[in-house]
Amino acid sequence: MVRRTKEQAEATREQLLDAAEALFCNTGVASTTLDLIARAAGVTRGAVYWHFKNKAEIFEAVCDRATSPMGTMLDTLANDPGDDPLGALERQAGDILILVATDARIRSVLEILFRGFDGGPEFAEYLAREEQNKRQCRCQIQSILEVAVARNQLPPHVKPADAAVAVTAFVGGLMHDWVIDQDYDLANMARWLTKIFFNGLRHG
Amino acid sequence: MVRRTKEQAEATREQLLDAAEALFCNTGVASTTLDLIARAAGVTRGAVYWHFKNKAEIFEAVCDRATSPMGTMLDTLANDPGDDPLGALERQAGDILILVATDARIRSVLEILFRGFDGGPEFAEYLAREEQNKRQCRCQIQSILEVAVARNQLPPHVKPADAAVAVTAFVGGLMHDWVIDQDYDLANMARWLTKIFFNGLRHG
DNA sequence: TTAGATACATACACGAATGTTTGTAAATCG
DNA sequence: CGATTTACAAACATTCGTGTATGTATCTAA
Repeated sequence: MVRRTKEQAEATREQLLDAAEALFCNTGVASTTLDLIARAAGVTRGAVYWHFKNKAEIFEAVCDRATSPMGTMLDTLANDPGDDPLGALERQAGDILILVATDARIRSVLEILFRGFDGGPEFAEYLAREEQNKRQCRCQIQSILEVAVARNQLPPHVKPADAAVAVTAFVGGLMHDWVIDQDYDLANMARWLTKIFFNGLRHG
Repeated sequence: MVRRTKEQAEATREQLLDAAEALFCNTGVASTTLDLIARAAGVTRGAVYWHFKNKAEIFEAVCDRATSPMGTMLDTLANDPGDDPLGALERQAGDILILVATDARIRSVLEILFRGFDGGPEFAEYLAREEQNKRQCRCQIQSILEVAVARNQLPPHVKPADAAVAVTAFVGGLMHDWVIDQDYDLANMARWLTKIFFNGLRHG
């Protein structure tokens, strides 16, 4: 109840984020009041307003904590497709599925994002960035597929743009379905799932 | 202002649902107040509370109006897989994609559902039914795939349960991605997309 | 050592949306 | 043709969360 040292302050900040993450995931974002977050973290709303501007800022911090590590994965592949772009893409698709199925924090945050919510214009801005992000992923996948076509890894009549739509839908759909209702072992199925899908692409 | 005839009352009910559908889709469910719905329909909140118990009941009515026609499609196929179950499933997957891409009302409602929201426990009940619905879809698809394996339309090592996961993820992912950010012609791509995916299944 | 900044707790003010109650004119029924 | 119900409008009360203002005990730096 009194002034804490810097490390203690940072600890309460993390506790607030942990509490918010759990509450957002279980109770929903809109139904999670700042007072609930504060109580769950063992502090009061005063602490919340000290560390964050409002609920939207907490939300962004919670999401960034999990999504930022995922962001860079595709970038590196798009920059250097290597000599087996299609195989590398298949492998990375499986890697991401396994990562989602393994990392608890990513799973929680994805569940929050997938279940969705709507908290007025504050959050709309963040969600717009998320959509922009997803579009960029499709573009990167498309560019990788263009290299794959050029190397005859795909039949020439396959349009990379269309195939990119299919890839993102499949991987995104798997992530979504499993996060919302995980009653199967995604981590162990990941390699097989990506294999049959990419085989379909190869045989056009 | 005044007492309306029964048909007029039913008309205002439909207008309320139309207004709610549009507002839910554009502004979001949580941000849409009952007063907004009433004004958009040219009435007051009095009319809203006359026709519906609360916002959750409006939401269910809006959703049911669009999703109920979709529900029966899979049922009939699961009951009678025919002599080409895999082909029929592929065709129906394409049909659903085309339906989603063509019907404006379905698109709106799916956009509401996909963007998500959270309106407390009132809505949780409906969403739980939705999830249960989706699980049942997977089961039906799985049963169709079992018939397909029995008829040697799929390699014997393909596990129907796993393949059902893939099918629902792919179709659901396509619907989701296009509804959220439709900048490609899903109706025209539907047949090709389902073809390459099911070819992948066939070649295991 | 002390002056100020820090990290909160506490209390208050405010709007906004909901649910409810009451009013009312016209439609429907006997 | 009268009584009653219907289909709303309008006003009210209440809750609930947010934002902010203020208090305060400690930490920190000079």
